[in-house]
Amino acid sequence: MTIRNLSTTAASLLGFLHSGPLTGWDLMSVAQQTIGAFWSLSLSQVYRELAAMAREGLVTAGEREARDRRPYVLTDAGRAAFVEWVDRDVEAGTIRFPLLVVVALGRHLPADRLAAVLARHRAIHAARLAEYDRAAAEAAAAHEPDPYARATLDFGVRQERAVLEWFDNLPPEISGDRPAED
Amino acid sequence: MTIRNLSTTAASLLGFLHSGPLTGWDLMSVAQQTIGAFWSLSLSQVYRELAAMAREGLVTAGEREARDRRPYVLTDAGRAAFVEWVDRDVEAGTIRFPLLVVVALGRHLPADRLAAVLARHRAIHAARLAEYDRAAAEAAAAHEPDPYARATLDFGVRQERAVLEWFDNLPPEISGDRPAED
DNA sequence: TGGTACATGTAACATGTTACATGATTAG
DNA sequence: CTAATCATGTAACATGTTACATGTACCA
Repeated sequence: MTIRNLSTTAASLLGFLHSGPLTGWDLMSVAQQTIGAFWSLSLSQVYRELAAMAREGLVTAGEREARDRRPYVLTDAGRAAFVEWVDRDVEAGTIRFPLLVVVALGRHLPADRLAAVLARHRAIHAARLAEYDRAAAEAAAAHEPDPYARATLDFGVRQERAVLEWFDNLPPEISGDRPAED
Repeated sequence: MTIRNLSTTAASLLGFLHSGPLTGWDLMSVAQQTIGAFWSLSLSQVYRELAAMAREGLVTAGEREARDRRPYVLTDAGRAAFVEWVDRDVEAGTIRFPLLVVVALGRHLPADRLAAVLARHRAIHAARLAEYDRAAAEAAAAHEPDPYARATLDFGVRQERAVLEWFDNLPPEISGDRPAED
């Protein structure tokens, strides 16, 4: 029997459940910490996916604990579905980057407005890089040996460095003193 | 009167309409060509957004032409909404990258499966970079002077280069066991 | 005792994709 | 004539966010 295509969100929950039973709340916070920089999810979506996967037998809802906590347990079918997702469904689809839409349509914008958005976004990316660098230094100092965490962090650093270099090498007509047209 | 928040898709359509009246079909193909690498849209979504924006007075549906073509015209309100979107709503939200989810959860995967996904995705990104490089060379040869197109293409090149460098510098525990070369 | 963090869920809405239905025009 | 391309749209479904409702437990 073949399983439906899992969304990245659903698959990630199965992944986290390999470490042991977790509640929706737990999953949300662990996901935020580990993949929050590259994948966003909302609590309501987590609960919805857990309910759907429980219906399909990929996870099992455990008994209620204190504070109404309801831990979910990964089943063998869930484990199989996770590997199948990796083999089959991991998408390399378009990286959606709204700022690039602005730049591509920049000729239709007053120069100062375009410059303002670019400055705002450059600052955001600079802050992200600083945060990743800080986290990387911290991990190194703690002799954090987890290669998976290291690889994801390294991606963030390289990504943000590339973005900043792009900002700093924009054509002069965009970054500086171009005559406005429309 | 303040306008609803526009989606990136809707805003991009307003942007393209600055060049003159276009049909849904035209918008789809021009969007594909110019921002297709950083923003995906479907034809049915384009028609839906056009209908909604027509109701709101941001665009006006023109008269039917040959082949039932229905061109849309940008209104002053639409022009204003576009600039307002740039000032207010352009998001720098999370870059969603499913492969990073796989890597972050890599400890729960057989090494060969992880290696297979990585190889598959590396090839995709290598092909993209090759295509961007080709497009950049073509633009240079044609003395293509459009700085906006140049900036978006440059982003693609830098982005894909960074991704490939990341692939080639993965921790040895992930990439195989051979230490990364420089 | 009152605020904060924990915890689960539902409802409504926004956005996006795929599949389907329909027909016009052009190129071979 | 017929296949491909152009062109518009609807319907169904998938995914995602925000707002809301409800209640528990800790701690200052």
